[in-house]
Amino acid sequence: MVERRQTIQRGLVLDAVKVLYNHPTAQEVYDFIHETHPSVGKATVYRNLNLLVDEGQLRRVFAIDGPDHYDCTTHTHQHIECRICKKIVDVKLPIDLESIVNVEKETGFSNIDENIIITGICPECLKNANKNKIS
Amino acid sequence: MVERRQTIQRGLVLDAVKVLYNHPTAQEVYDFIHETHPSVGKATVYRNLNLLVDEGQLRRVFAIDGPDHYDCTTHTHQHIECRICKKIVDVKLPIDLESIVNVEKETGFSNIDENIIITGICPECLKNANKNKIS
DNA sequence: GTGCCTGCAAATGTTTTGCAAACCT
DNA sequence: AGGTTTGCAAAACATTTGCAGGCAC
Repeated sequence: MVERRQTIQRGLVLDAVKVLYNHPTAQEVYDFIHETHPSVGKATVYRNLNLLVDEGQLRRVFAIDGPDHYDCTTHTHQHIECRICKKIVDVKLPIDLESIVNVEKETGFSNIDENIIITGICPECLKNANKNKIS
Repeated sequence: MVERRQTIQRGLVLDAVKVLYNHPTAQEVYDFIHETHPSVGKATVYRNLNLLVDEGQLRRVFAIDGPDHYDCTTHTHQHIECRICKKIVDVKLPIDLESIVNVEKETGFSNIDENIIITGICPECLKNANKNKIS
């Protein structure tokens, strides 16, 4: 077991993800921290994000396109990402445990992660796309 | 509408993905082509992969970790990726159309892409992990 | 002949890593 | 004191782009 130390930087990173509730990227976390603590390096942000994910205090959201996002919610849920503006929104997919068991039987895979991301077009981007079509 | 030309390179890329049936990455496609056609550049491979995806002749598989993969299968299906060896395998998830409609209603998102990727540990990697534990 | 396509190299964007100094306990 | 953690810069990795020449049509 690795000994973990309490540092200012680690607390800043965790707080930033909590304040920036809407699935921030590492860059967004860095920018937020940089406003009040300009001396904190970007590598430290990345290292602490990885560390907090390992500890289970944060969840990594693998975006379909672009950088990873981070989520401070503890309960299992899924995400939908807009293919145009890359925004990520929470969604509850009706995936039941039974189907996971079936997948395990079918593929031989185990430890299946139920954190799923799907993609679509968000209402705002759809509106813009239609606007452009008319003009 | 953009005019598309038939080039040797484009054919090579499409064939490579078909021959390397198991969801090759851009690098693997490049390596395969490079064996018989060393003059083909990597940028050309990337450009043609993008082009073929746009045309609908190939499907891009966004891996959870690591580079994108490419799939020549035309029918809709899902993938499961091993979190250790990064291997990607086909899987049929019981996602019904009804749940997609519900997601559209709930989130306001449209054009939802049903190509989903989930992660787990493949049988081979699980075996290796257990072996290491005993020794 | 037009202009899309190619190959090369350089740039881009995201994340990791090497290292010496600083810090936590 | 000892090992973690930090900040910086450089490296690593995947992918895109600028450009001059080449090729499809």
